[in-house]
Amino acid sequence: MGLHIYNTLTKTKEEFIPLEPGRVKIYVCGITAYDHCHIGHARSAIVFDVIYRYFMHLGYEVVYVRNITDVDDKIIRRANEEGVDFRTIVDRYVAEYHQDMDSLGVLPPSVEPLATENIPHMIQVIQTLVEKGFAYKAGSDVYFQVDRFPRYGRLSGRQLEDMMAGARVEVDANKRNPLDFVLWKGCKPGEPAWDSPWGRGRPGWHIECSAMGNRYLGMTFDIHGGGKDLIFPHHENEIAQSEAAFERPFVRYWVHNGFVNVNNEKMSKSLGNFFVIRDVLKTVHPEALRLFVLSKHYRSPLDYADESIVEAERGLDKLYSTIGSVMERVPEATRARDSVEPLERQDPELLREISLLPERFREAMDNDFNTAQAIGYLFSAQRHLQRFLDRFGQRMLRGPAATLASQGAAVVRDHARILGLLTRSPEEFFEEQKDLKLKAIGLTREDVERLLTKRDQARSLKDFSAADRYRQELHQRGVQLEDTPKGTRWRVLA
RNA sequence: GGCGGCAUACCCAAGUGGUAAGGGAGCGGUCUGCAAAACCGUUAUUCACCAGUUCGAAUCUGGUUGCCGCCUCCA
Repeated sequence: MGLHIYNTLTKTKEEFIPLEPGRVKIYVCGITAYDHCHIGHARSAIVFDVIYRYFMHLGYEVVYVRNITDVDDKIIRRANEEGVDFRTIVDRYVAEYHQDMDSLGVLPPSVEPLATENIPHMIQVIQTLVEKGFAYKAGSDVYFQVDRFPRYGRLSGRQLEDMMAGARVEVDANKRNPLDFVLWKGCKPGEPAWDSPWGRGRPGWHIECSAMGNRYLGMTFDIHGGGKDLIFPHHENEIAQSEAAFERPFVRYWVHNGFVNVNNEKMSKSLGNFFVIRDVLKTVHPEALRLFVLSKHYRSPLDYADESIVEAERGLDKLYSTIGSVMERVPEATRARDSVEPLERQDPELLREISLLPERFREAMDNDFNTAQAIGYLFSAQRHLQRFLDRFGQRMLRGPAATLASQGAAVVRDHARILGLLTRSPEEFFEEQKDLKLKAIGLTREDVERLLTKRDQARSLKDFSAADRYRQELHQRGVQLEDTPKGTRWRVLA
């Protein structure tokens, strides 16, 4: 079947055919560096991170460009509010953004261009547009004239006339048409500015993506992505600029992710109902957040709720826990390869499940990156694997059983990693999880260990009522105990 | 006003013409000193509602209701 992607431009799922065999060129709109990133940014970043990873998994050479807007009105306003240079603001939030992306396990793109590093190229594109009659100077600004571009409105599915009727467009005496948008903006005193043929000023927002996409990926590239809210006007304007300037199709597949909602309403700066990534990660494991994001299809709205996050945490726990059991109970030197028949005899259903996982997973992901379905298959394989382990009670596994189990764990983990999940060792994960949760409930490891030791002593004296009291005390504070043949384990409930 | 999207069990969520994945929660059981975790069993003759197309529809068509988004900076 091959990979199919929903294309916003055509409103259909289309087979993905790269411009050049074996190579994919992707451009995703990153952030404007003027504030903390919230969960909406996280969703977008995670979704495109998975798309990036999946293409690499399919064996493509991927050129992935994700820009940063480092000059714009909001940044300038922020700088003025704080009485600092715009660069101070940018540096602060870019650094924070990188930390956030890093903690989320979002891979760095191949290129991460800054707008201010590409101004000469933007000026060139604007110049071309002026020469070709698509842009005009008015006052100290340069505007793109939308009615010169016949396909304007195609991406967002609207007619120029309809939008005029909507009339929620700012009135600007300089513009010939209210929908014309600025390419170059003359500066006021004290604002960051660059020289241009039209005087000192700065680029409009939309032009940077046209210029940088062109510079790093060429006149036409495969995929352009971003949040749904960028469809209009940002991406519409990019198409107009690029196609008017280069006279080539700009992008082959437009991919847009849905919003994160809170109580069924879009999470946004203007509504003030947003959660900042770094705050969330103080209590939520980054992979749990990722599992939460990926458990719904990327184009649908995703409602952010504590309950859903807890569910994701439990699910992740379960996956790690099964992988961990396999690692503990399979001897290091398990022969990687027994022939199929002895494995079949161990558990035909499990064998089937793990042999089918790769193609099921691929089928799901090939269907417009259906991560929710892919995750379903992961859990199904996990359950079969855990069931198999349980058949052996607490014993170590040997021979074909060990082989089967370790193959199962490997196939689950390898596929989870395409989604950026199960990237840690189980021990590492459980330790991280403990640290996070202990901090949240205000206990230290020492606190827990102390009570645990007391309980152990009571238990060894068969004083179960005392032991149960200690257990109860821990439980009340959010720590749950789990007795195993290898000692008592504990976890912090969310 | 224009354009678009969504409605699947108690909750989250796949499924887009062939007879309802997966996860959480609940209940019963196994295991356990008791728990917890895990496993087993169980929980939608039904997919907002009403018509229609079809041998067959959650899936297609028309209509109704409800919710959401874009049209202004926004992932």
